[in-house]
Amino acid sequence: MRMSNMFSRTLREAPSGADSKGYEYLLRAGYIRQMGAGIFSLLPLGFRATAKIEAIIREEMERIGAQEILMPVVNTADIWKETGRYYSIDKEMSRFEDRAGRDMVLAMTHEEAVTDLARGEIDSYKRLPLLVYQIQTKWRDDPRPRAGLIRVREFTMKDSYSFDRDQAGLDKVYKAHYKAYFRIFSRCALPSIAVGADSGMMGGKVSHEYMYLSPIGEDTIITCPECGYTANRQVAAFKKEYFPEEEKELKKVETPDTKTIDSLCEFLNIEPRQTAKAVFMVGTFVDDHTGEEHEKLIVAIIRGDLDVEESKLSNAARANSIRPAHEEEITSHGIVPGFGSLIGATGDFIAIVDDSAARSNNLVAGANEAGYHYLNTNYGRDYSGTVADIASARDGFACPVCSKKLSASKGVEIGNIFQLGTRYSESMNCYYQDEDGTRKPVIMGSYGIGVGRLLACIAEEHNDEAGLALPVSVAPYQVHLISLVKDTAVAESVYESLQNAGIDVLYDDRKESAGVKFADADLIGIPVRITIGNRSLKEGKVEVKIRTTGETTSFLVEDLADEVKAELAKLQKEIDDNIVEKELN
RNA sequence: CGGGCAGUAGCGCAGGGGCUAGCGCGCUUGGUUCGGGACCAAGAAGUCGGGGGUUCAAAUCCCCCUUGCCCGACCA
Repeated sequence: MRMSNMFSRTLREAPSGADSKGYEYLLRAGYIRQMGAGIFSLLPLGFRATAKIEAIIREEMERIGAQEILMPVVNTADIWKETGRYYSIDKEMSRFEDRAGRDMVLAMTHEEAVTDLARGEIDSYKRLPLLVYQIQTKWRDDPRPRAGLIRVREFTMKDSYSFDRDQAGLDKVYKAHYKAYFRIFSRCALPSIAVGADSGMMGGKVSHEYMYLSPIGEDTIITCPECGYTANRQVAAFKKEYFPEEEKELKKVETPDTKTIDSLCEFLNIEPRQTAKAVFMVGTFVDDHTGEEHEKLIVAIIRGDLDVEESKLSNAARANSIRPAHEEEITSHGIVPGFGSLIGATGDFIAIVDDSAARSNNLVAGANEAGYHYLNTNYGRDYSGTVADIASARDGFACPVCSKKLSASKGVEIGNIFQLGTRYSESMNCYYQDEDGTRKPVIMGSYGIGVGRLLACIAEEHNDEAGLALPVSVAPYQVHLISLVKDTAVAESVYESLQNAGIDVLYDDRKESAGVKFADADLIGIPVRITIGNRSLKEGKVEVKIRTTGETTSFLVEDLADEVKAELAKLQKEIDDNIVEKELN
């Protein structure tokens, strides 16, 4: 590719709003351009890099026996009504009517579509297992796109779907993905970890998220440096201390102006762990069959030294979503905010009690009367509710496995693998006849990778003050050729010979100063730079510089193609030597 | 959806009732330069996000809308 003919150009200054280095460089180097909130175009450089990533994904998917297909972006709504997700998913999924007034959706994922396909193909155990995947555009109308390509509304996703007879089959294909994903990310030179993830409202499902650890991430990952325990904070467990004591008599005391745990503790001269705080949320519950929604107050009780993890609470309450309650929604249940507890609460609500509170005794709790608290409240005796772990794990808390200190870090979710079970096969009637003649629902799994997000993370990981420094496996070109001499004959012949040698070359043939060409080469971040200049040309040589290391050597023009191939092979070998082969135990 | 900030030339920004709307970079033409974002000269380029209002006069003040960014809610 001749740069004089390239569609995009580089920007000297960062467009406003580019607040991470990776995003800034992708914009400035001309890989991507923004159209609207969370909507981007890939320019030639970005398109080529994306194609490289997709090629790696395809190789690894084929390696585990997946077959590529392509399903429609526009789905008929009826399959989404079958699973109920037409109703349970809110505005994030865009809907429209076709000219005949039929309900249509823009598929934000393809469990419905693929199950619809599968039920037409699968009738016997002899047809199983099966595994398909696609690389396709998804539209999710996220309420808050942000951070460049990290969180967008339209994006390319690799999604695969597995179909098995039994759990053992699912386990096998799940493990195959677990391993393949590590291979994919490491082949892109992106470090990643797999963490236990929020498995949704029905327990028992297994799911892992792949995280690129970085401050630009929006997820919080809890890890144990000692034993290797890792989990998304949404589900992370930790070892709690309990404080059981002999139950004492319930006693109401006056506690003026003590609406917070801090002020209460100060007034009574006690520790937060000696209190039970009440958190009020309203859950939305959707009937999967009728789509009918209703809301209900959720009262969460947790010991005062801990905080509620909302996703844990939502799961424990089996709500589709939760939000903070309004004051009237609390008071209408006989609860006084600031002095609230379950004692004396009336009406219909869901009570969830964290085990920290349930297994500690004589806690101070609100009396549901302004200015009063109870001393010595005890779960079971004074109030009841479903006991669950709804506490948020924090930095420094004890590891649930080895009790050492946990640490919290930020991460970007770059992939996700999920054991679906029979959620879709049952609701969409995707059954097979087993050896014994009985009809059984197909057991499914789904597995996703965000391709654009992957590129964004790679750009975030591989850059310096001058610009991108992409791994050879992902870079849009292998070689960036710069000519600084007036007579272009040498450059033209080098350009041609490198291409003939099968090397992807970006040739800067523009009439620009040396400084501009060097700066743009650094910005674009292609791994090998070749400079043709009078300095070395006098000796019949050209310079080869490695973008990441800055290492510079010069070679005779006639040896160049072979030498460059050797350099590229070296760079590729470094990546290949570091492919992560990790098994799921 | 709540809170905040912003929308002025391709990009980054200044101007904040008054006469011809500026600056840097980029762009065009000519010349000089030629190994780390060169220099000189002459140019081109703007519905000041949109609509309405106030005013003799609006980029500037007021109202409505819209778009983008940041924080939060949210993230199938």
